[in-house]
Amino acid sequence: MSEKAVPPSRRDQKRAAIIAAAKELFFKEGYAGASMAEITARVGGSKATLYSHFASKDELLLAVVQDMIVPSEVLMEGGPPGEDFPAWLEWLGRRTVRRLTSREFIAIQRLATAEALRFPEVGRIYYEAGASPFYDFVAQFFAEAMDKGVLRRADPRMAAEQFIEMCAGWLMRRVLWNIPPAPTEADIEANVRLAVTAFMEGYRAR
Amino acid sequence: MSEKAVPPSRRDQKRAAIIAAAKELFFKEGYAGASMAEITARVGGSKATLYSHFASKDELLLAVVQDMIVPSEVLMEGGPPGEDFPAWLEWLGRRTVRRLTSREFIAIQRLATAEALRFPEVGRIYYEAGASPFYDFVAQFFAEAMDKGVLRRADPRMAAEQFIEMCAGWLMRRVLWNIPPAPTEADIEANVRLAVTAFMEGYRAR
DNA sequence: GTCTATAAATGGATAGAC
DNA sequence: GTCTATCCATTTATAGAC
Repeated sequence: MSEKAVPPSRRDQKRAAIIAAAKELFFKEGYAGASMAEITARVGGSKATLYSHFASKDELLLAVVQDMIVPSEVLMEGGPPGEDFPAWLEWLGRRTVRRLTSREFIAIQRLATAEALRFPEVGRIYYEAGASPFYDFVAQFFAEAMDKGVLRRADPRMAAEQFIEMCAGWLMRRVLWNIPPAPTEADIEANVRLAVTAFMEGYRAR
Repeated sequence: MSEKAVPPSRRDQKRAAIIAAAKELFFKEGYAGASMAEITARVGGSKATLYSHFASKDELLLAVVQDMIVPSEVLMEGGPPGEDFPAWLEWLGRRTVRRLTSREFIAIQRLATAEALRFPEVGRIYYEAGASPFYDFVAQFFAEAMDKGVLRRADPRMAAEQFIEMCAGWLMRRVLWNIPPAPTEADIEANVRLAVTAFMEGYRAR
């Protein structure tokens, strides 16, 4: 019964609570704007306790970023590409754009972008463990479609990048720069449809 | 002789020098990391003088951002689309990717992204005066190509966004996140070529 | 391990002499 | 308009009691 797995010690719970509070405050105020005092106030307890879990504010940031990495399998669950490849592309596009323009992902992009120079670890860890593997994951399905003759042969990873950038790029940049209005479902739908059309024409098997 | 134009008063020169020093330091340290004291030290003079030009650090940031906006005509000069539209697309793609991954543009993206929540003016001004007009400018040429039957009819602005995102999106993100190695000329060339191929296939007139 | 209190430093902004 | 000197708030991080 006493497995090694899942022993959520009180210390682990505290650590998780700190990360959650820090995440929320980093989202709202940015890294520089969030103070350790405020994080402590939100999570309860004292600053000394907080520092017993994380040696510095930078280490806390790193923990927050790692905590935000979502496995590609989770991001893609429920949608294996079926027979109708363009329909699957639309599903993938909608899902990815929603993710890339979500509060969560916008926030992590802000952190990674703003702190990348001062603290390269932040950008690197999210790139290597989060973003890049996701593109590889998507690229696998593109490669299969090429094998089946649904798409013409090409570099599947580059094709994945092109497709996702077409779907999300500009919408995402507007959210990042905080340009109202926020993209609506209709905006997302229109963007994805255009991207699917252009992509399928551009990559149709000859 | 005493025209109203071009009287670079001593005050204007000082102002320009302050902006230049602030720009350099914002590039290197980010907004939060750059102190007014350090900016003063670089430009010479005293903090009081600096504050006589800019009422606050935020106003200085705004001036820096405005100073970095480059008119679309300048960005595009020397390259009107000739008869060979795909060749022009390649020229446009190379030029735009170089610009979007340049130290200058990466820095302004960092500033706009990092400070957008706290200080929405920063993102908005660059969007409205810099980025969005550039896309409109490019879209004009796409519209002409559609009129001539070189491209199929579609929303030219959306097509411009798609093309540029395909060319630059992922490369730019890597630079933003400070992921080495920096993109080489060969990387840019490869990315642009693939984008042109995919775009021309996707938008060729039927 | 956790709390209170505080150290130590830094940063934005200003007062007042010239 | 410009300089020197400094104020005052804030922040990260720690010392020491319990």
